[in-house]
Amino acid sequence: MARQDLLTGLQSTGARMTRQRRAVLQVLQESDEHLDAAAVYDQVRARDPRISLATVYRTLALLKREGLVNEHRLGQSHAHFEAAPRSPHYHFSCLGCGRVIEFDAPEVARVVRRLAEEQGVRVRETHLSITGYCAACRSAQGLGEERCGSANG
Amino acid sequence: MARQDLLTGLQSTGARMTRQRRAVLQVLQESDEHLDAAAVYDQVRARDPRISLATVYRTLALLKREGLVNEHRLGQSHAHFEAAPRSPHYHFSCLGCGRVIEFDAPEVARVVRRLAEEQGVRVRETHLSITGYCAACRSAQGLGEERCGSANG
DNA sequence: TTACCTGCAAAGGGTTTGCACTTTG
DNA sequence: CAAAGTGCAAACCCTTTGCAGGTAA
Repeated sequence: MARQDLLTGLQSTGARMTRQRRAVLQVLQESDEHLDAAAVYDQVRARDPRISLATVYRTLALLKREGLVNEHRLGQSHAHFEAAPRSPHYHFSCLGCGRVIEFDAPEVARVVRRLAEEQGVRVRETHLSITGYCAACRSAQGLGEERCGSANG
Repeated sequence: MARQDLLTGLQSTGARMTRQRRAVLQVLQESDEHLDAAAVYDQVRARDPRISLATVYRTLALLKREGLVNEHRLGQSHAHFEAAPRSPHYHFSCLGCGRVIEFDAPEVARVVRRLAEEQGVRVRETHLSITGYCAACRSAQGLGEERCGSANG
């Protein structure tokens, strides 16, 4: 899925371009996955150990503030990040293996529009997060019946 | 919105009914809001101080495991809980005042069904969480332009 | 040069857990 | 009575912050 160019994006905000920030940007840009702060930290240090976890957090907060990355809570207690996609998309995450499937769903935009009209709210962000078991985990573990059809936003 | 009867629900799981658990169930049942663990703790203690925060967490975890309450991450760092509604619904939460608006949106069930078919996944939970500013906060603060139309699931 | 950025280590908030004691069934 | 549940306090994880030193522009 096409994502923003983070380097250009950050430069245009007037923030200084440091070695550490460049490294974080590269890792996020080149990754197709949803990385948590520790994963970003590890991947940056694999190339160049001269960065601290605090700087990773500070950089992620900066990028989020500037709208260049999105933060997700994929059912876990800690946050995951990804370079902001150009077009909206949503997430399914597998409770078995942790795999994340991204998908688009134009219906959601319609729901949001209706909400904005009926309630007079201004929408900033929309997260549709579905959890369950992916096809591989279902066949591997032969899962029995779960509470299906339950939905809660 | 109609919710499950927690007391009956928990009894049917075989869990023991203690004074503390009964109090937590009552608080959740009688509340229309989305309570966090601290709020449940406070409300229970207002009636009877003989409960610890640890027990509140343990009870909430139990109820969640049994599908009697749902846990939400409404954009904040900590979790909120509510007695599981009989019918699915979703949340808008205001970044200004914290107000939560519940709403239903049948389109979402369609999205979920399509995802299940196309990807072969089994769905356990669906969260649609929209953040922004409610009508009251918009008029009170006369907010300028934000990044609108951005959607990320 | 100087405002901004970093590393370190400590603090912070929310949540979980080990253990000895209490209570339910 | 045995198994399950509780309180306390310490531990835990993820994240943020104060401060002294470093660095981009």
